[in-house]
Amino acid sequence: MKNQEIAALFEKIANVLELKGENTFRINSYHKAARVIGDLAEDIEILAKAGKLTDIPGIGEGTAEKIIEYINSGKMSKYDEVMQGVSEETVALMQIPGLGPKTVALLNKELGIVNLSDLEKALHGDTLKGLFGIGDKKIENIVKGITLFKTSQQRISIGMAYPVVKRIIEELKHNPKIEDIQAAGSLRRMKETVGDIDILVSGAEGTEIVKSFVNMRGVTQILAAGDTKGSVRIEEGVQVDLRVVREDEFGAALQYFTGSKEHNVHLREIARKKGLKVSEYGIFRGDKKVGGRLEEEIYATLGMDWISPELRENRGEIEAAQEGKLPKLVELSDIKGDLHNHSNWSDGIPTFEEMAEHAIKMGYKYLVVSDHSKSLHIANGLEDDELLEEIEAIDKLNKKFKGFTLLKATEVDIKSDGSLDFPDKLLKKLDIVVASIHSGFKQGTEKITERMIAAIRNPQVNIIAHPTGRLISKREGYEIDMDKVIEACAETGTALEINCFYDRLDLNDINCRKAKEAGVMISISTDAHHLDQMWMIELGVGIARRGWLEAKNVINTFSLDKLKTFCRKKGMPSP
DNA sequence: GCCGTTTTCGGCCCGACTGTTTTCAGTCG
Repeated sequence: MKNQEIAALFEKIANVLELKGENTFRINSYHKAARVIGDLAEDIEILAKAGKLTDIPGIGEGTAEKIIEYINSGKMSKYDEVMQGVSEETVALMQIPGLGPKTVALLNKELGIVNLSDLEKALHGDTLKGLFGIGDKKIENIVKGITLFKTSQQRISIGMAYPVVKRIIEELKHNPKIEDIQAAGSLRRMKETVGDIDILVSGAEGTEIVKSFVNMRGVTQILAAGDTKGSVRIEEGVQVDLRVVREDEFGAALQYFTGSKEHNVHLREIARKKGLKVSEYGIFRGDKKVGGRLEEEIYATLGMDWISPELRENRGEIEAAQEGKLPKLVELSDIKGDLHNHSNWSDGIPTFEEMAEHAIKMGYKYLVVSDHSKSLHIANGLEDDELLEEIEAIDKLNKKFKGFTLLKATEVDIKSDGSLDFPDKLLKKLDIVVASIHSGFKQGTEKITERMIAAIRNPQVNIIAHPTGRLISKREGYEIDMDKVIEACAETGTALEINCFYDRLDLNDINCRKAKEAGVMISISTDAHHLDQMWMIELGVGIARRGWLEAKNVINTFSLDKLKTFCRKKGMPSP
C-alpha cells in the first residue's frame, strides 16, 4: 500500500507551501488530502485503478491526477516543483512544537538557518535574540520544543492507551471537585492508534482540578498547568491532556474534543447553512445558546440522531443520522463468549479450569479453547493424538458446569499450499474450527489469496482468524485480496475474525464494514494466551462498532445453540 | 485545491493560549 507514502508527500507539499506563505485555503486542502489518505484503510492504488479517487471527500481532480502520476511513475511533479530551493530538513523544522511556518521562514531568511543543527548552533550562540517577534520566552520555548521533538513518540496502540485512561479516570474520580469525567479524542472513537490522550472533566474549581491532575502518580513531566487545561507526560511515554469545562458546556466540549476533525468540520458546515454555530461551548443561534449540556442537544439541534463516537469519521454517518438510518451498533453486553483462546496445552498460560472460571466471571455463556496445530512448533502446536486427548479432557470438564460450556476447537494452520494442518476427520470432532496463516507471509497476492480461499472452502472451517496478518506499526499484512476473501466467505458461510489483540485488531474497521455489506458474519475474539488478555474483547467491540456492525452480524452474540447451528450448517450439503 | 439545498465562482470551522506587542500574529488542537 502506498497510502502512507502519498499522504506524507501531500503533507510535505502543504508544509512547504506554508513556509512559502501561499494561500491558506490551498494549503489546507493539501493537509486535508494528506489526512484522508493517511486514514484510508483501502489501498489507494486499487481506488485509483477503479477511478474512484475523487469519491474520497477532499480529493478533487487536481489531487487525483497527482496521485495517479505518482502511482504510475513514482514521481510527483508538484512535489518536485514546490521543493525547488527548499530543503527537506528546513521543512522538518516545522515539526518542532512551537515552531510554525512563519518562525521557520523568519529564521531562514534572517539567519540562514536550514536545519536543526543550524538552529541549535544559533541558540547556543544566542543569535536569535533581537529578531522581530522573538523574545526570551519564545527562545525558551524553542529549546523546550526541541527536547520534546527529540523524545517525541509515534502514535501508540489503543491497547496501551486504553488501560492507562481507565486508571487515570479511576484515580481522578476520587476528587470531589470533579462532577463529570470522560475520555475524548481518538481513544473515545476507539481508533486503533492514538496520538495523545484527552480527558475532559466538568467542575467549578479548574485550578484545583488541574493541580490534582498534574500531581497524580505516574506523571514524569508537567508540560502545562493552567486554569482550564493541564498537560503531562506519563511513565508510559504518552502525553495526557486534561481540560476542565463548566457543567453546562460538557456535552459541547465532549463533542468537540472527541472529533474527528473531519466529522466536526462537516457538522459545522451544516450548522452554518442552518444559521447555527457550533463551538466547544455550545450550539448557538445568533448570540442565543440553544444547547451544550448534552452531546445529544448538538446533534438534535442540527436535525439528526446522536452519533456514536466510533462512527464519527465522516464516512457517511452524518447523512445516515439525518435520515434516521444509523445502525444499532453491537455492544459489549451482547457478547456471549470468546471464540479464540489458547490454554497451557499449546502456548497459553492458563488451564481449562482457569479459563472457564474467568469466562464465567465475565458473564460469558461459552468459551472456545483453540490451541495451535502441530506445524506451529514454536507455539507448541498439538499433534493429532494430543488434540484427541484435549477433546476428551474438555468433555470431562464440561460435566462440571451449569449454563456454561467450553467449546472444543483448534486454531489450525493453513499450510503454504492451502491445505490444513489437521485431517478433516479430526476436525469433524470439534465444535468450531478456527483457521489462520502463520507462515509464508511473503507469498504474492494471487498465491496467498488462493491459499486462504482454499481453507475457506473447506467445509470444516468456521472462522478465519487475523485475516490480514498485520501487526500494528510492526508488520504490514500479507498482500491478500480481501475483496475476494470476503466474497468466498459470503458464498460459503465462513466467518471472519476481528482479532482483539491490541497489536493486531485485524480485521480493521473498513474491512469489517465491507464484510458486513457482503453479508459475511464476524467473530470478535481475543486470541488470549493469558487471562489478563481477555479484557481486550472491549477493543474488538470498538473496532466492530467502527465497522458499523450490529449484534446480528456477530456470531459470538448468538446463543450456544444458534452458534452451533451456524457452525454445523457450513459442513452440510446444500438442500 | 475543493466544493455545491445561495453550484462553476467565491467561499472555505472555531476558538484558546502565548508571547509579543499596544491591538495582534503565530501556533495549536
